[in-house]
Amino acid sequence: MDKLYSVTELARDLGVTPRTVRFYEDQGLILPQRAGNTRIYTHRDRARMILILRGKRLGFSLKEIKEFLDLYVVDTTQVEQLQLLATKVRGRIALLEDQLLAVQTSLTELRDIERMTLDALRSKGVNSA
Amino acid sequence: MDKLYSVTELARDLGVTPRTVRFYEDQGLILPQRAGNTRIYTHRDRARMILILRGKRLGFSLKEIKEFLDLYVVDTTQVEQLQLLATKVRGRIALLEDQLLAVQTSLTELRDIERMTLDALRSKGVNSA
DNA sequence: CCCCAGGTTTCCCTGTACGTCACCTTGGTA
DNA sequence: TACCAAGGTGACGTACAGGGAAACCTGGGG
Repeated sequence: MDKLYSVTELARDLGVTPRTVRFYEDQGLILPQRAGNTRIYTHRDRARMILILRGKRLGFSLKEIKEFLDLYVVDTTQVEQLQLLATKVRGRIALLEDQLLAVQTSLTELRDIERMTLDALRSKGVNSA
Repeated sequence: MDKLYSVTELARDLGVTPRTVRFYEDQGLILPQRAGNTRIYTHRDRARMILILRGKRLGFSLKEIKEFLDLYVVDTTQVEQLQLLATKVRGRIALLEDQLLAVQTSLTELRDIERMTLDALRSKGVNSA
């Protein structure tokens, strides 16, 4: 336990590139210790990275993730943080629900187009595979 | 019939900005006549614009749309064009089906998080609106 | 002594679809 | 004739999430 990681190790461990990890630092999302110039990551940093990646996977922007993680540090009771999280999550849910509808609409329209296209091809004597 | 449009008219008619229409020209998607320097759009150009916007709405990139419209001009039998369309449409359908799943997964995960968040807040004596 | 692996910084590049700005022309109107 | 609105061009900015490459440093091994 208390394993320490280099950028490369941490990155490989999490399935991202070192460039990405450094980029997140640039954006203020993580602040590893240094040994001289070399970045040193603890298991806490690793956990933080995992949170970041989870946020990304769920569609949050790096800015939103930062905003959220920043609160985590400041807000010891975590009430404010949880409230922000709840709000953001609800927003995201609403957005995804819209997106779901949009995708379904597009799918319908595309399937219509596909059918018409194949009909047109058949009427020209071309049979589709 | 045979109404002619200025950029501004056409743009307003289609719910985009003149900038957008000119941009599409830059990208080789439309090539209106000119009276001197002034762009003049016919109802054919308008129809073409509508096709472009429809493509966009369905998630195709301008490059794909161009590729497709270019074939329309060259390919008089339209067989090749229809085949390209069918392929592209199928690709888009596949992509959207994946996306649908991804969105549904995210939604599930987000609803879990929302529930957990609200529980946590309640356990801290905070009641949500 | 030299070289390599792996670390560092800094800066520019990518794609997408326009928005914005500055500046120039032109046609019509008062 | 003075002027404005609407047209034009060209260049640069925007957002997002990094990728890529140059140029440097550093420690360890042979």
